[in-house]
Amino acid sequence: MRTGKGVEWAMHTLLNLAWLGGGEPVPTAQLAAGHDLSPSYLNKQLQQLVKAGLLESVPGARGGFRLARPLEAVSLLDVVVAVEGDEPLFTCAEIRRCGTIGERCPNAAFTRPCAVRTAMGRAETAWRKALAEQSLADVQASSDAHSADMATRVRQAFGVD
Amino acid sequence: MRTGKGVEWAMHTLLNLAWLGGGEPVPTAQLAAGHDLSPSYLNKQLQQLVKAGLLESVPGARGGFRLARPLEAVSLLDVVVAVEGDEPLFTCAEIRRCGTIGERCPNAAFTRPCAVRTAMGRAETAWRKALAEQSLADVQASSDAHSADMATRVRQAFGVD
DNA sequence: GAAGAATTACTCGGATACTGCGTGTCCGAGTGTAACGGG
DNA sequence: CCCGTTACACTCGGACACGCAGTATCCGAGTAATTCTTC
Repeated sequence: MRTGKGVEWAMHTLLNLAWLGGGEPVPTAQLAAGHDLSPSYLNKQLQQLVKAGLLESVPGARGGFRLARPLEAVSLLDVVVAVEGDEPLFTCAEIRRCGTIGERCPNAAFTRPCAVRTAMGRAETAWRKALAEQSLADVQASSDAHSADMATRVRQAFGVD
Repeated sequence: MRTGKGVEWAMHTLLNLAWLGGGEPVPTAQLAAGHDLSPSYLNKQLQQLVKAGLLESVPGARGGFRLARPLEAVSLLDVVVAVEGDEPLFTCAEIRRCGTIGERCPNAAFTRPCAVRTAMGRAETAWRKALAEQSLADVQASSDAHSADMATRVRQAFGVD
């Protein structure tokens, strides 16, 4: 069980767009070249971000993607949900109701949610909460704290200025 | 991204062994019938629990599996790690070092860990902590609070007494 | 020289293959049990 | 009646297929910029 690489790709791409600044759209090919990613597959992930409202897409020549809102308003959870979907980590199949044990239990025993599901849900809530509490702007600030010239490097790499 | 169903199977199987009580080993076929699971596949999961030290296996006729230690000493994290492995949820491929952007960064910028990785790691730590803080005995108690006769039902379903 | 239309080049978007892991199944090695025969 | 031996039945354990989601790719629809023609 692990998150797809699309999550990492999306995070870095959003950060690069923020460092680049300005409202100019950037095409997929350029974003992919920034970290040597597959352009076609990155495009697929960015489309998910558009559907989730994190990016805006501009079609046609000189088109591309740009941030739909500042990174302060984008949490890590937003990115994960946009790319991976909002399905829970732990899926309860209610196996407690089946088999020789489940059949011996009165229906009243199933009115309350499965204890295993509840316990696993607590952990998942903690995970989601921690993701929701961190914005991509926080991550950007943390990165800038160690190497302050990222904005300049990104602009140079993208041939802006 | 979701946990395999082996986790749910393992949790309920451990709980059933606890409700059953006594040190007698229970064969896979009986445990699987308890919740109408695939015996062969359940066996595969139980072998993982043996490797992790949560279960003991008894070979030969009248053999099977029994708890290696009381559920008070088994956390949800132990079960998840035993079944799914201890690999992290978010795998950082260090894409920041590649491509037109990564190549413009001095090596000194990479001495500090990736900010994205760090942020995602915080959330994962919260998840693992929440899992580690809950024991299977807690889950058992929570279940007993709603329907107190589980031990009796499990013993009857397994034909003990 | 300016305006407008046709052309061109570029980009997104979704439809289409491929791969790896989770899922599911099967058979053999090993062991305790039970039956059997001999003392 | 008791004990040793033999055969058996049962169980775990790992090796072997299958299917689906994640991964990766390609081509068409649509749009803005550009160019060319005309006034």
